[in-house]
Amino acid sequence: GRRMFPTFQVKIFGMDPMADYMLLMDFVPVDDKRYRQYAFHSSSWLVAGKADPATPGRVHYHPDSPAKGAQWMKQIVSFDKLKLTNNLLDDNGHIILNSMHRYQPRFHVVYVDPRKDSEKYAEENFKTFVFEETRFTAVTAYQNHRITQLKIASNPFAKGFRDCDPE
Amino acid sequence: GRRMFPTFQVKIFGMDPMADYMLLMDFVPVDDKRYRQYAFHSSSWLVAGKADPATPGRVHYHPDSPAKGAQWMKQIVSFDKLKLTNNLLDDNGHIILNSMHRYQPRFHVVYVDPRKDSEKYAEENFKTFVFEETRFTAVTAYQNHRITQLKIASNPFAKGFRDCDPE
DNA sequence: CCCTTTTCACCTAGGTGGTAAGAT
DNA sequence: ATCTTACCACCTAGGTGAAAAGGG
Repeated sequence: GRRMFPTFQVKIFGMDPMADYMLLMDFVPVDDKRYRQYAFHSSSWLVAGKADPATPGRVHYHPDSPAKGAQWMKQIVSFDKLKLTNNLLDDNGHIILNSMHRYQPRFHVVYVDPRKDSEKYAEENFKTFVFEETRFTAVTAYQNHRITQLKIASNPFAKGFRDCDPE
Repeated sequence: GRRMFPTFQVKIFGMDPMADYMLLMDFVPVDDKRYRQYAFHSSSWLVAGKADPATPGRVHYHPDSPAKGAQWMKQIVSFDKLKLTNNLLDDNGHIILNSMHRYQPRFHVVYVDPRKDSEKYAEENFKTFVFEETRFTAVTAYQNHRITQLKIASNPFAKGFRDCDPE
């Protein structure tokens, strides 16, 4: 699996500081299409046909879960342990995506209800946040040289590919 | 600061799986002595006089604290983030020890009492475990070549100093 | 003389895009 | 032709004892 870059990060407000919460992410298809190579001149992807069959859809729990609201709110929460793969047989618990398909990351907050019959309240103890600006197309090889350059310029682990510029 | 090696590790039983606990360690002097170089021929340390004044005595919380009993019990708990220093002015939160003095590591379990007046019960919510076999003399340079060889042989980070033997 | 500090080569552990070979 | 896989050099980040230099 590979990490996402940039990493999905959130700043959280309004939790009960003393209550426990689970934080998690999943990914849902944006449409029912499969794409072909990115056309640089028109700044758009070509449609290749209908989407491949979707996998069951895994979920990634933030590894600090569960934790108190106070803990989650006191600094930016970063999902940098989340990894993506296109391997349908993956057994590392990574998020499985189809390459050349578009996805919408989703962020979920689950209140850990201390009541014994907490399952009954599952619906109200659950809140989902979607940031459309985080949509992306999954790929095995970059289709756009400017994306490559952006990542080389900003991901510290790709420093070896930088031509110049310390900043 | 430097890590301890070997790392202090515990396997825990008998917690309430649903309750929160804090795990922590501290270090207490074993005696009131300062030592001089280790005498290899007699397999013992020479006494150099009275101990230097002790520092206030810091505490190291296991970074996963607080966590549920179930979490702590499901695998060995390893204090591999704990670091020792002889710098009295240390501001990294490391454990401050006097070099050439003997110490006894202590392991503490604190039950996080959900009651409002939990301070009242501090005494009973607290349990300390001492393993005498973990006593050691703090040093800035190894005094015994066999200790050096033992660490080179067993610490993966010292692999560069091994002469031979994969195992 | 005995101990401490600083720096260093050499590791572990793991995240990058490039590249060549493989698959369809 | 287009996409995928496997491997690689090159990074980040940080844990080793050796060795040289420093201090009392």
